[in-house]
Amino acid sequence: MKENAGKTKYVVLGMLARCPQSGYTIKKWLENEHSHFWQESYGQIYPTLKKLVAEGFAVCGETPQKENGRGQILYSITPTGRAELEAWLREPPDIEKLRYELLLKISFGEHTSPEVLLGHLDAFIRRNEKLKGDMDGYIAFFDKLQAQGTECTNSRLTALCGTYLYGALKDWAQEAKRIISEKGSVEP
Amino acid sequence: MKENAGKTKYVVLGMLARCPQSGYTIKKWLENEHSHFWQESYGQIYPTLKKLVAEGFAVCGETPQKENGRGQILYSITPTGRAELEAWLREPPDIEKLRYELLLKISFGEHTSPEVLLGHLDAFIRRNEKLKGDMDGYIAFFDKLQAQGTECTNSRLTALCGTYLYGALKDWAQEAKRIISEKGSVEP
DNA sequence: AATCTCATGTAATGGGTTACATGATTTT
DNA sequence: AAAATCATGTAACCCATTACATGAGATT
Repeated sequence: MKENAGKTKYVVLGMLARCPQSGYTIKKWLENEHSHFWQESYGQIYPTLKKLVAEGFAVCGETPQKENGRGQILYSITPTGRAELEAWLREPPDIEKLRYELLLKISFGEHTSPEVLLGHLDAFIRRNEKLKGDMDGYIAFFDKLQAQGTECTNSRLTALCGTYLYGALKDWAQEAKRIISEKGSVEP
Repeated sequence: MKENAGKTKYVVLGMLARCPQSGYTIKKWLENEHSHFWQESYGQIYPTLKKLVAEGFAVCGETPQKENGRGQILYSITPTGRAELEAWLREPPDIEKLRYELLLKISFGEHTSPEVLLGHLDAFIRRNEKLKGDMDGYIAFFDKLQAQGTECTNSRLTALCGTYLYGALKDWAQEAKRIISEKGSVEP
């Protein structure tokens, strides 16, 4: 059993539940669709795949298909793997611990100049604007897919969370800039 | 030098820059004012304090003051420590990597029932409502302090970020519930 | 008397990133 | 021919939490 406390196991299982694939494609999918709320490195994914096989949650069939692709190791989820995934899905998710370095710097802002803080906030606004734009793009894309009959409500929901989240962070940062600027202009 | 890449060092320096204090009080302050965007354990704080002294960024004066409190080791920041803090404040903050387990579960939601997802979202809404309430309370408190002449703009800004963030997450979760419910009621 | 909070610390463990190593195939 | 991408993997390291150990003073 070993009490594999990390979540990598379930991310990989979830990916394999969609379709049989390789560690490489799992990473690529995470980088695209999930990178804004989850990320894994190869150093986690490949060992996890081997563990899943050892535990009977997945099986691997080596398919060096010469037709169009290169040799890659395809993993598939097993019925017990599916049961394991479903059990995890039913459990309440962990509360997330955030670590916003920007907020730390704001919090200790009395030890630097307002200009420094405003600069950090500018970069933060730009990043969150871009991220929100990305999310809006994803949503439009999923709406198109949906119109074509492809079910993708759940993926769309995660993108929607992104628009709410990044939009709010951007709005906050803009208000924070205003507050800091006003405070600075009052004093000599 | 040792390239102490973690942020604990700067959190501790920032705390000591406010006033000389002990590892214990640093932890307590973090738990109160900063817990929503930062957290440290004793296992990090105490060794960091010793490292800071070894590097000349802090000094410790043992003060087993018998008057009202128990013996605690007070640390103070040095001028070089202050310079180190200020240099860090000037650098652009790291981009934060989020890991929202809830979004993973939503994303893999096709492998469980809508009721499970709705339950997770309910808990999420309740938690974020509470957090937003806490933040609103902090803001009111800081406004009162400000009215009494105590400067606390920066602390207020971090709480304000909390209201934006938790408010947005709550709003998203409510919309997500609606979308999931509607989808479920369309099908047989 | 027992228990709670104050207060400081260390060791074990775990989770994750980064750097490194390798080699095939495709694109420029 | 060189560079980029595909593809798999390992080892070292770093960061952080948890559990453990200790003991004094305050509270019930």
